[in-house]
Amino acid sequence: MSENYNFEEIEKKWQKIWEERGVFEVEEDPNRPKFYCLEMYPYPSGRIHMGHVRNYSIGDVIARFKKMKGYNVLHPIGWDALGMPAENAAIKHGIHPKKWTLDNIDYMRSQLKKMGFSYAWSREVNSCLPEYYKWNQWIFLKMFEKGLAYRKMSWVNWCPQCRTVLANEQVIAGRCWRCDSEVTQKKMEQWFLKITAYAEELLSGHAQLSKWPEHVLQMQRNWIGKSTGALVNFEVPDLQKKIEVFTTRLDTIYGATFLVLSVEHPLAAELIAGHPKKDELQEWIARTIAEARLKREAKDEEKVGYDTGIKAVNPFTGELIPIWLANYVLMDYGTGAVMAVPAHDQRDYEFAVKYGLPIRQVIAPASSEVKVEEGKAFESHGLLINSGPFTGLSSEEAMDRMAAYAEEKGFGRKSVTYRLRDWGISRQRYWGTPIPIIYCAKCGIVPVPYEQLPVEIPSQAEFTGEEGSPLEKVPEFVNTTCPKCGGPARRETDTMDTFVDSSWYFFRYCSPKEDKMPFRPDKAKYWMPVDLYIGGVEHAILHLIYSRFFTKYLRDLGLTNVDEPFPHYLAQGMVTKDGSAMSKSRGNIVDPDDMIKTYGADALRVFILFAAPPEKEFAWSDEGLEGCFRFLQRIWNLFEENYDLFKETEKLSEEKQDEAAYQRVLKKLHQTIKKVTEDIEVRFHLNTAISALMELVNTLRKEKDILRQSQKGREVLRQALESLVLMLSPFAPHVAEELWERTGHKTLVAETPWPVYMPELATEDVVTIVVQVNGKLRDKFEVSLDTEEEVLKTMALELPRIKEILAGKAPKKVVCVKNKLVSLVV
RNA sequence: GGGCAGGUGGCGGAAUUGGCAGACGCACUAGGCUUAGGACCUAGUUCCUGAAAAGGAGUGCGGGUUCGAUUCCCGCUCUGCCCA
Repeated sequence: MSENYNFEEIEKKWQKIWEERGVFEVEEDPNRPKFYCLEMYPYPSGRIHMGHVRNYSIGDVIARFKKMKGYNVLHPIGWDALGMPAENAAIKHGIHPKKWTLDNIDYMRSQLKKMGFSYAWSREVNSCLPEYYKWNQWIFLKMFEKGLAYRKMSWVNWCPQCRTVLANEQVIAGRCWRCDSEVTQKKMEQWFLKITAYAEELLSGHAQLSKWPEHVLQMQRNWIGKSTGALVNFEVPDLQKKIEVFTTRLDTIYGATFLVLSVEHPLAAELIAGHPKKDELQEWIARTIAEARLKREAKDEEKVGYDTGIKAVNPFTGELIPIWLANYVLMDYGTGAVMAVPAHDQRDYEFAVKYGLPIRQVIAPASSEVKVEEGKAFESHGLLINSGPFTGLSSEEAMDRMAAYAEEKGFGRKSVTYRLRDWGISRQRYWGTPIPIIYCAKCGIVPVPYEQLPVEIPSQAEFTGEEGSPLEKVPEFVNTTCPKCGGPARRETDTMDTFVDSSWYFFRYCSPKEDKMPFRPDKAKYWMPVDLYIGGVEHAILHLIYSRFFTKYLRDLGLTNVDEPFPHYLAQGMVTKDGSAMSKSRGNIVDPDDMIKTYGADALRVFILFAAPPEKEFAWSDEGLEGCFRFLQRIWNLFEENYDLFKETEKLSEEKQDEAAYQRVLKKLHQTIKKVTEDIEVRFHLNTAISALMELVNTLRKEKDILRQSQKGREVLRQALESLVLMLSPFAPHVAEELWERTGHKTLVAETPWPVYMPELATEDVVTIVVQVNGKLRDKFEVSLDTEEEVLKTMALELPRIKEILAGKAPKKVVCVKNKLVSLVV
């Protein structure tokens, strides 16, 4: 054995060659099938972590594999480079966010290159550069023109730690998705994107997403929260106004004994205006509003309410019912007002019991199987009772008839509401895309003209960490002239949520240098949609729903013809260590750099793919990595012992030929090609693909000495080694290239076709038949493939052990399955 | 409370259509090689009984369908995620 596996040298060498030759750069080619392989682009936080390594290793295997399969593969990468950590670094360490970000990108780019990922680096996008965010502004203005971007005063989620507004999607269980602080409510003027205009299509589009994990679709469905029901107006005679109520259970309206309004309801102030305890109520309203959504939504939270003293008319019964304000009704949902039916809604029931409000049953169980439980609301559908002319109808029928009646009388109608709210994108921060709007005292809200884009983030700003956007304190930025009247005007100082950037970056990769439009429609037409999108499931609602929204919008603008950007989404599992996610606070981080240094990028890639299937959680283990390093080492040594096979010209005599060994290895080789190909292509089970390669290596190591003794044996060993290198290459590309070169090849593995298996060689010609007696395995025997069932039966009954067990008796029943088993019942 | 996913050796995991449970890797045990081994090679490794041959049990728990169930059905339980 002459040379050691010097991964450091090998990896450097091939990374340089790939880059110099532009192996992974691509252009559109209508003559070849395209494959757009995309992984979620990273936020440049400083260093790549194991989650990135996993995400990008999975993507790289698929990209390299598809390339070898003859596809024109687009595999790009870029940077989600705007965002708060950069600004926090500026506040803490006095580094400018731009410098901090660009330095991080430089370092992380070098890390990705050290991993050997097959990216088309010339297409790199960076969302913090004006060349990129200019198009965020362009898209925003187009939305503004169509009324899809609008400004309104509203209650918003406020993160005191980040000192900015958060979209509903960014509030996870009442806490900030980024810093985990408890979120409060604030009333502010905000810019919104009208994602609700696409609510129905975001839902129905799921039909095209058959290759998405079901639970992700479910999460999106829940988030969109479509409910069908009816809107009903309740007159308020004292105020000469109506209160509109949304209900999914119109059938229960005869049991509505009071109305409950959210404290944020527009009529709330008016309703309490003449209340004797007005001050107390106002104070309580203010407190309730500021409370986190989480607390108010929680079922076990104490329900608190106040009677306003004002009454409304139930349009069905004509009776006057009290109007209450309560903390358990949210303005977000429906109309912010509900008709309370304590007999048939658990929340209303608890509230009614607490405050001594009447409870009237109007639905009876439709069958004896369903029972009304004492002390609980009866929430199931059933038959109407005490419901005037509708008494006796089923819930379903009543909902239809009652809606028709309400419509006829003009106080209600059928309606659909969504839980989905419009996307609030205003952020009171510096390191984001400036919203391209100008406020003029004379002309009002004026969009920045397209030719003045981009509105650049001013480089001079102070990062004090005080409340308010740093942009407000940059006069050169704020003060401008009105594009309409030329008079003095102020710029909008809010910046966009950075999820705007990531909602369309996959289009930008198709023509990253384009300077007339966000991207070239013709290029996008070739590449889009993304054939495989890979990334963490933590974005199931946020990024993945925003991107779908943007794609549909860009389609309506005529820039693309695709409805769905990601028809196939692979949700990759978390990387954990010692039972929990890797995180700084837990101190269980494993740094990829250290691992590359000790074992090499190839070993790290193989390990992270081997230890679990992509969609499952991955538990880190140092020993496991070492095992994968040894696997590569063994392959290396196997080649060291056999390089002569690739040089020889002289023929060996056939005397010592071991035909059986030759057949065994040939079969194993073709079976391995079949398995590895299908595991990658069909099942995405990269872990079992690697284990199949390990098995092949084990076989070759065991059989090599016999094989080397004959001409045919040497031939099959040589073939097997070549195929092994090719199949190894998506996983461990550097060592594969090196071995390919050392076996005398002039081409790159990355550009060599994937090996093909012969189906007749990939199937066994001898199969083991198991014999069961009363369901227990008792013996087995071998026969050639497809031996007839009758023959199997005869053979099984001839077996000495079986004869012994049967002891001369004939089995009551015999089940024979070709190529599988004989099952005897006695 | 509802929905979804999951529970398999000491550990990560495999079993693709209802047909040999535990592939592959780690860890461990014994032996070889070695001045040495945390390198490498060989063999073993689900549990119980047994020197072995062999037998019994076994895929969270309980039941069912079937010649046969990790796989399908019903009930329960625990864990994770999402929604309330």
